[in-house]
Amino acid sequence: MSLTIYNSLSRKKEAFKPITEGEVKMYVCGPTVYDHAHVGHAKLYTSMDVIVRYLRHKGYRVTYVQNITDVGHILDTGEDRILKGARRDRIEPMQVVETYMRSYLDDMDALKNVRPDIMPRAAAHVPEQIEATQKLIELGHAYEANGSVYFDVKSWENYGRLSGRKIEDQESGGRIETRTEKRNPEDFALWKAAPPEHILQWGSPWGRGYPGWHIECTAMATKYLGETFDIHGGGLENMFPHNECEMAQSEAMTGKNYSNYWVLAGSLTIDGVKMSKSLGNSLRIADALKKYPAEVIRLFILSAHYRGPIDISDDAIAAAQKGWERLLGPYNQAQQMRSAGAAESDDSNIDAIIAETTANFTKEMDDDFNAPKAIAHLFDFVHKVNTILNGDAPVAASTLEKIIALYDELVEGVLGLVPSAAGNADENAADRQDGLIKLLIELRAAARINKDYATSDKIRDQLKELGVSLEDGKGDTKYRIAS
RNA sequence: GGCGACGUGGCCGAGUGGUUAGGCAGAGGCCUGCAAAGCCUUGUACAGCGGUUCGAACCCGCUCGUCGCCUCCA
Repeated sequence: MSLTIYNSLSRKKEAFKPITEGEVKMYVCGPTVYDHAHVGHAKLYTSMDVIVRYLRHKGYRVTYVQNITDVGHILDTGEDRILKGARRDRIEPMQVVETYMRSYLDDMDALKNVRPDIMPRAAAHVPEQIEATQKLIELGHAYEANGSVYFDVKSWENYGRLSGRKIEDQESGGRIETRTEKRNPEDFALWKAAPPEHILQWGSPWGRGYPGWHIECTAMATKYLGETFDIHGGGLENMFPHNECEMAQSEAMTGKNYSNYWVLAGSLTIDGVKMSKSLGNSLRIADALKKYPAEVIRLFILSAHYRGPIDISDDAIAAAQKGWERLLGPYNQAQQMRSAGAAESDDSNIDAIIAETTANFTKEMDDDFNAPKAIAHLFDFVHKVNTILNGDAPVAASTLEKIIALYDELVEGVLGLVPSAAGNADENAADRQDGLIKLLIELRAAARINKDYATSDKIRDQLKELGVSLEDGKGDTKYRIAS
């Protein structure tokens, strides 16, 4: 099986060939930590998470680097975002960074996104950024002006290659601020001179100042992954100017390709419109998680291709939740049948079903990580397994184990869609709960035999109110805990 | 104005030349004490107009529309 990836740089699907056989070096632009993360972040980082999980599933040794931007991302007012957050919250800049970085990590953990291997922080890599800036000056791709340093876009003919923009096109728009100290309006800052009152500042060969936004990714990616690495991930909306500038300065600095593959994810809208601070319609991840389990949000995100846009609405998520419950049905059922003891003989064709599902899943994921199509094959699997589990024939323990193994490997291992037992409660509590529910099921069964339907329905209705649904199958009754 | 993505059945959303996407919702049936879950059956969609082709949702052109970026946001 060979993996194909759509490369935003070539605008084509390409066979994936890592620099070193069996290894993948991957960098993803991380958040600027000056506010809580919203569901747009969830879309991007969950998409990247599944890519990393799948690469590892295929056996690649992945080094996953995602930065934390804690300095240098400047608002158009010239104000640093971190400082803006500090003023708003009336706390120190580094408190802003710590607060929102922890909040971001909490959100990502709750969404079950695996932690990157390295999460370098921009403010901790100022010397590296100064060094990169210096090198660009030496090579004639950057110049100093009044204590600031700018990248000279006209010195690098490949500028615009990633986003497909030409410098001339931008000039006609006339919307770029013309700074007299810049040689070209499109030149971007590698280093900014800081006025004395600016809280975040460092010493440099050009005086006190702070790094520009784009240079951090160049400095940190090349430090931890090398001058050329395999995959650069991020959001499509950051292709220009950020990724464009990042690539230009990196390749100008090293004379080598920066990232071999650019994997950029589509944006998220909410009720048809873009989420933005100014519209006040942003939905925090933490708030979304109060309404829906992490797995439902993941399935919702993964039900559209990562490169495409996605619109979040209550209806769409509710549909995802129903789909998720169906997806998990056989898993829950198999777990209960396993604990109840199972038949020995096995005349099901489970091996063929598993093999077919795995092959189809892999084929789709190999085709530019087509999770929605891979999930469609999982629903086919659900259908076939439901027929086995709910049929008249006894189901062998080995069959149950194979079903559960497929869920563990693909549904959870690659997609992260299986909830941990009993909502992370400790095992004793989960066992106790399981025993209590089964006791009630037994009492209800006895009542039903006696045609005491008042009692049996009372048990079922009250359990339902507690979030436990009873489902009568052939011979036995299973339960399902609402999420 | 420039760059880019896109417009699929009631809804969400795959699919890039000829063969079932899938999910949600809906309808009929089986099962059930009744439900639920599950199973069976059921949906002649591809923005519009031209063109290429034996054949197009898929290729080309034009038109209309939506969204993103160019300016703070992943």
